Amino acid sequence: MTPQVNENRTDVIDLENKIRSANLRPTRQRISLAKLLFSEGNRHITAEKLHGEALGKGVKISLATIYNNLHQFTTAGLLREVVVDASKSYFDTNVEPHHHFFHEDRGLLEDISSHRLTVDDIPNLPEGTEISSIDVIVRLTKRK
Amino acid sequence: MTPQVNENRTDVIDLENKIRSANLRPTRQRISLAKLLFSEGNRHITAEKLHGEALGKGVKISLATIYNNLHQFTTAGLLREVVVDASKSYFDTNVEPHHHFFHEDRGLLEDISSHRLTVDDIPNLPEGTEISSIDVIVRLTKRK
DNA sequence: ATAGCTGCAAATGCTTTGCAAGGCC
DNA sequence: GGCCTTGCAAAGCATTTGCAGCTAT
Repeated sequence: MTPQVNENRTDVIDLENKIRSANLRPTRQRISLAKLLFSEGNRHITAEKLHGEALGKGVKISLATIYNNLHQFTTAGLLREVVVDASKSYFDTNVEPHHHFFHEDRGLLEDISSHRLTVDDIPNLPEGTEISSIDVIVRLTKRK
Repeated sequence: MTPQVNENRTDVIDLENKIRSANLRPTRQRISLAKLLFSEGNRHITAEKLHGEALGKGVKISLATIYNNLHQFTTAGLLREVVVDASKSYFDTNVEPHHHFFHEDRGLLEDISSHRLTVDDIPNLPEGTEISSIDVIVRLTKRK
């Protein structure tokens, strides 16, 4: 019979490989963050909240390290930064092209798969430029 | 012949009325800001830049007052805040529905008239919510 | 061994706030 | 006169940075 241990082991090894693929060393802190970020479907999270979650699970890690790693993951293409709020940064574990609902009252992001919302009739671009990305944010409030 | 003075005078009176319509007193500082913001077509500007322009024209005004007034104008519907950059706020003098090009390298915003770009196939909204606004940002970089 | 990482605390940059003095109605 | 505004400086927040000590390879 296969020991349980192996299944957990495999997950961690996947995460380590993911981290290695970004040319980063799989440190204790990075593995913990990767576990929080990539273990359970798409997430949209702020540095502060991630720090809280880590501490809550008994992972010792400083906020500075959270920031450093969120940016390193983003640069490596493992995360995408979403600008929706002037006062804080959100990081999205879904790096495929897609758009967002933003629940303004709760400060919460939700994916809109890109084939469910399309942008049409994009006008001619200004001379000498090309598109880096297109961000669509559908801002939501509670229905009155 | 109509003296030149009257034409300038009229402009200032329009601005004063605009300020009054927002239930704000037309102070020296507000009139100066309104002149900078609303005299020459649509603008997209940060608090810092507006402060610089004011000082450059010899208008004595503090940065705190700039921020206060940008927010008061925004609340009154004279301006719209555009979130494109995590680190600073842009204010847009065009309050009609429309979208934006954002020149990432220059930190510059440009309007896309809304009939030149449309968003289609918006999926069903989450239960109990309604759309507050839809922001489309086409991020541009220099063409290589 | 050594290049890369982490944690802390200090520094930064933008924005907000408290409060006394000044200005509009 | 009374309330709204302003300016200054201080405070606030999210984020970044410098650097000494630690860690993965």
